[in-house]
Amino acid sequence: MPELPEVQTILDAIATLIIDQPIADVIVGWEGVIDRPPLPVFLNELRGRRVTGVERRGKYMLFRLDDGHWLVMHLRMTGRMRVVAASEPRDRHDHLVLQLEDGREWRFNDTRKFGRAYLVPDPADVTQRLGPEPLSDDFSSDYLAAALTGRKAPIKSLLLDQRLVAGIGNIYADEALYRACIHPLRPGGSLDAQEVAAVAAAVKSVLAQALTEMGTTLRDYRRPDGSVGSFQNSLQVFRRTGEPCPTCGAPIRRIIVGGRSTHFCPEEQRQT
DNA sequence: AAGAGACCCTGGATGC
DNA sequence: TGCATCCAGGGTCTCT
Repeated sequence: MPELPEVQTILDAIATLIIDQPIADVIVGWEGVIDRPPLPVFLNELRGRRVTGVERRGKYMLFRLDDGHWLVMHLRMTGRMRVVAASEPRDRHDHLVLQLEDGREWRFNDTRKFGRAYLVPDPADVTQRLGPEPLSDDFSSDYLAAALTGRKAPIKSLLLDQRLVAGIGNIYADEALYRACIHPLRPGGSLDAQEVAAVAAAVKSVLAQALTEMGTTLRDYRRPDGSVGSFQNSLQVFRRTGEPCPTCGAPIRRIIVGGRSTHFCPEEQRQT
């Protein structure tokens, strides 16, 4: 569920709550949440450590530990993070609980069990294959043009390919293509230089705005303090099927692209 | 190699 | 009300 703006917002909020707090103990409610290393090693290596810094790469959260290793986490669709008093009752979907020395608990909750935790010497062990950060200068019109050359897959699907660019999910792919006036089914390689530039700029603008609005809350996403984001109020096409396009009034259409729900304006985003 | 589809899960919304 | 079906903001794997 969370995309780049949501992950960054959660990370910013959680950082101040956990940095430099020793992890007294670790409780795993569902073993599948640990991707690597094997559970006993994971527990042994994490106990007694403390987080010294946080970073984000695509939709991955990176927690640097005081022994130089990294706790890497991905929230996937329904993952949530909170830091609460240990006395607060646990939820059945609290799969990973890090008990902090001061009596609080850092809890990872995930209804659909897609989220994962990794404990690795180098975060690149997990994030190696990710493409550039969309808000960095590495994600330029030139980069995108080269990456799209010869590609026949729909531009929508390519924006969701984390190897091409890291951090975009279904919401912001649809919103960016709307801003760029590009039909989601256009083959990536069919975009001319001007259209590629429009897509790159739209990706950056929609993500930057969503960051300032602390993300989009449709259902599951919450900031660690329980509050919601506000970008859902700025959505122009996503989940607005049948509603009028903000620009021309034509009804927003919903189609399936690459197995994902896709929303666009048939007038502003022409197929040809 | 690129692209399409299956799969991993649970629960809320919708339809009959 | 009860039950079935569909749907979900992600990523990885397999097959072609």
